[in-house]
Amino acid sequence: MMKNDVVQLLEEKHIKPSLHRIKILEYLMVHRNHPNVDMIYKAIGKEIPTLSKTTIYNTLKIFQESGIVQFLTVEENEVRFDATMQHHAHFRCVTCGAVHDIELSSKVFEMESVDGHRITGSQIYFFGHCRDCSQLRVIS
Amino acid sequence: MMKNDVVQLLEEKHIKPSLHRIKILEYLMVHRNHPNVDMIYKAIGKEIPTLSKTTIYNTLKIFQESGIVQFLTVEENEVRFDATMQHHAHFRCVTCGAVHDIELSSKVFEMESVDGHRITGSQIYFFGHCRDCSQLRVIS
DNA sequence: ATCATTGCAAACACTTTGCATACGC
DNA sequence: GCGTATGCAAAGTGTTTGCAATGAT
Repeated sequence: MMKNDVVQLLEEKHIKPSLHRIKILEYLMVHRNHPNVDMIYKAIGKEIPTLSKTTIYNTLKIFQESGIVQFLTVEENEVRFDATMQHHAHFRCVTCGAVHDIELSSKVFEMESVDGHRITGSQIYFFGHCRDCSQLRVIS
Repeated sequence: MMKNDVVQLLEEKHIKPSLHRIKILEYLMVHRNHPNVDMIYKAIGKEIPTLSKTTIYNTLKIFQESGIVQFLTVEENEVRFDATMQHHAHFRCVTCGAVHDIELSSKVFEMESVDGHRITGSQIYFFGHCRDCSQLRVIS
């Protein structure tokens, strides 16, 4: 993921590519770790000392409204962010807290309505023990 | 749903059936509206004026640990509760905020592992405009 | 000069915690 | 009386808001 790709994506969506916006989107595109606001803040704050969380919140909201990122409510107490918009599920490890993308060919994603309700979006969340945490458990 | 059913369920799970616990579980069983804490508080508070939200939080946590209710993170800013433990999906109307149960025969619910991660639970969430809100939109 | 972006601090909302009180057996 | 259940108030935490300061053209 080159910086130019990020800039181009922002321009396509008619979002002025300011330094902050580029860095935030770049972080999401490169890491793909479904961060919360604090993770982004800690990571980018090193490069941009004056960065505020308010800007991160504002920026992510703009990104969501433009369809560049989606909000994940896979945690009870905080929102996480995902710059991958293609249909996929998410797995959250209840031990280490990591969130992984899950490629899943499910008809759920293709449903346009259910019980008379018009569907505009969907999320599939899995919970459990991730590969690494399961192995640790076996060893110990 | 009779009061006796609620008491019996609590006793099965070795939870002392206090008045508060009975009322809270009864509310969940009868209404099945996936309430948040405030909805429960406002509803039951009429009958039990001294009820505190702390008790509701405590009680729901006990219920969850005993497998009587599940927590839904279908909202960005609050937790909702569901006393139906059978596999099903949820639909949240982004217009009116209502959350509906969706009966869904999906293989997603039967998966025990994915990408090497051990699955212990899953949630399927749909978002969109519910039947009522869609109709209103058509009329206006 | 003007308009959008950013940042600080306060406000907000939901939830948790500590500890004192009340209740049930 | 003793142990649990409950409740109040305060603290904690993630997020939003108001408004001033900064930055870009």
